[in-house]
Amino acid sequence: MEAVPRKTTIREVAQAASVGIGTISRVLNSSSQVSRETRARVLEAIRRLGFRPNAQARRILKRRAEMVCFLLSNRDFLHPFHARILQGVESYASGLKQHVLFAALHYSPRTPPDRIDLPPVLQEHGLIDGLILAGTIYPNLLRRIESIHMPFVAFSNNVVGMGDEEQFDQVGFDDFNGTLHATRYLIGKGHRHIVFAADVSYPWLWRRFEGYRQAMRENKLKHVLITSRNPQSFVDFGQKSAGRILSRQPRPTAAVAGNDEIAYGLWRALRRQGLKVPDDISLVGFDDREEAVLMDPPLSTVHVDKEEIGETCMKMLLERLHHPRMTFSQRILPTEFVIRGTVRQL
Amino acid sequence: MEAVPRKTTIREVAQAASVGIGTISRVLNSSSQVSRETRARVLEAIRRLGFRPNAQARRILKRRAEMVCFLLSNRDFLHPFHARILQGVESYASGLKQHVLFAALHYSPRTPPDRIDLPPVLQEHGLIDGLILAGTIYPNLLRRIESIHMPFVAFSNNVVGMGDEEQFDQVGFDDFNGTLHATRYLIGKGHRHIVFAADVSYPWLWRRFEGYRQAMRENKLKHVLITSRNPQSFVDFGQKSAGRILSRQPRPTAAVAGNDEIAYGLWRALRRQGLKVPDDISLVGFDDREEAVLMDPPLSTVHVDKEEIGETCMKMLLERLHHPRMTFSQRILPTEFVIRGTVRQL
DNA sequence: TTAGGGTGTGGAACCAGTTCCAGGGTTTGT
DNA sequence: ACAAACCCTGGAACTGGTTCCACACCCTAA
Repeated sequence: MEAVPRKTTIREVAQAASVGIGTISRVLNSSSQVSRETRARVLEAIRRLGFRPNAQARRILKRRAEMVCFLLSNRDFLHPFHARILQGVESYASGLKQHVLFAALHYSPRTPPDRIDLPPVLQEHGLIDGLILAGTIYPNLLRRIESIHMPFVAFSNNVVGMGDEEQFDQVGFDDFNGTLHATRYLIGKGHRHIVFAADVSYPWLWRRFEGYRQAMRENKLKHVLITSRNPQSFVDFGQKSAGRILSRQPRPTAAVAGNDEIAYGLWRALRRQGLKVPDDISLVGFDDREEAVLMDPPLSTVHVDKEEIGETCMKMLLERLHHPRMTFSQRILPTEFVIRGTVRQL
Repeated sequence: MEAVPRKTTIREVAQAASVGIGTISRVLNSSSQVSRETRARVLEAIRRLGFRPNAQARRILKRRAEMVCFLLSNRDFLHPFHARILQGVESYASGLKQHVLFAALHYSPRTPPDRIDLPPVLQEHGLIDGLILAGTIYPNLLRRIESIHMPFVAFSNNVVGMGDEEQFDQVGFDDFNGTLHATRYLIGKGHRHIVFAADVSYPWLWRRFEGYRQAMRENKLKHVLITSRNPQSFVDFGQKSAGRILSRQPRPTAAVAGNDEIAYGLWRALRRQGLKVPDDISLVGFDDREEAVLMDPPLSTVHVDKEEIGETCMKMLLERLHHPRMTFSQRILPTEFVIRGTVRQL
């Protein structure tokens, strides 16, 4: 009854259709060099025998795995942010009949490159054609990947400690202009005392700080950076920043948070102290995570199209695979400030 | 496509080490039938030539892809819940040198099985050994998967419309006992008027409702089901339920939400109406999403170990691959009520 | 001395596809 | 009428590993 169907091969199909094996291959690869009747006969035989070509065998000859790996490094778990990038990679890839492998990696920035233990996917050869690097990326990981000659594209916003001379394909989004526009918006709404809250030792938060500072400078306003000591997390950072913001004289009328989590922490701590957003203080975030719309009022923040990042990474990787000697490129995707409910007109 | 540089093969390594190809293979597979000196010479040659065996070629012979696919169906995006399951699958798999492919699928429950368009991974043969099904699973998808004779394990909490006679490997968690314990906890805290808010047309929410009802019955308390009309989302469902809860006489002192999103919606709507959780009304959720701890006060909810689900799915799939004729099994993982700050002692 | 067992090694055959070349048939050009 | 060009087709050779069998060699026992 439940007999497992014997795996049919092209030789069996060839016999069933009374043609040669080469013809089967030609039909499968839809090369036009097959007459209409022969093609029909072959397709009929394929259907009758339930034949599905073995992907592995083809890949040996083609020297292409038609598969890439999405490698998430140094993340305790797959946050929605990276999950959406992965989704972008997958949806673009599957449209081109490319497959996406998911792997995670944990490493220290101080491990020498040749001592970094790569995940199993990268230890074998021919399993994947290329790599999309996401998560925090330090130079030693890059060196390690280069040492196995694996083409890759990096999601570059979380790249840390890289000199300008570094050359590799990268896709990122525009930290600087994101906060620049957000801050200009606040200024346009009449705000003058605006603080920026984030740990700027992270390069991406530093770039956001720079955007904020630029907007302040343009308007001859004083920039103020708020940090906090020993935060447990970004949310905690935000919570701890609240007190420091409120103790300033004159009291700031608005805060730009380095990301949505800091904004959330701030919002929560402010609310606990009986202050209302945006009535008492306006607030903007960065990243536009899922929770931003859920906050009450919903958070005005800088929107980043995560799917587009994934898609662009995949697109760039495929280009690299087609043209291995092409010069490296860097793409910065635009961000967009979305107005919701946390900024008030002064 | 540009020509890919030819990589070293075992034949070249064999020549370099002055041994036969069989010996190289034996060294690679660490079979003990190789003398110490020969092994050393081979390893040296491998190192010198930078040889990495071609995974594809081995797979043809082994008839194993050492790869499984995590298929997410009918989800607009990869939510943290499923992201963590995926992570569980990956971390367990990579320890066993198995690889995990990510793919997404959208289909209608009413499409006939043979008309469901499977993702590219499943159209080829030999690419993956098995499948882990997550997302909403209707019978027609199961039929479709069975038709291509692909071993699979389903994450069964979101299985819909399946008769009891259905036989397949599944892993799920305990909806019933989750709400049972949560409700008993509320009762233990002195609550008597407890409502349950959810759309129970979803089988999993129905099971949670049953757990709640059981606890109420045990204590001779009346169960009350709160639903709402045309919700846009679970959060919206929760928001719309708030009014219905408050209009009841006597006013309920506690609410069990079908999941954390409903709980969040409820919490927000209650707060807007000037009611405090847990002072005015106690609240418990289900799932223990990331946001639960972030709510203010943090949400008491039923914790589900998502990584464990993923791990168990992978484990079960590997068992199935090793023993294809084994009878189907079903594993229900325990849930745990976690006490945070949304329940008050009456 | 010979038989027997165990260990180590080489390489042909194999897996399931693709590629390519030779050859047959038909059409077109002169 | 004959050659050249073209289309279609069959199948050997190939890809890069694994498997397995034959065989050489060494050691021990009868």
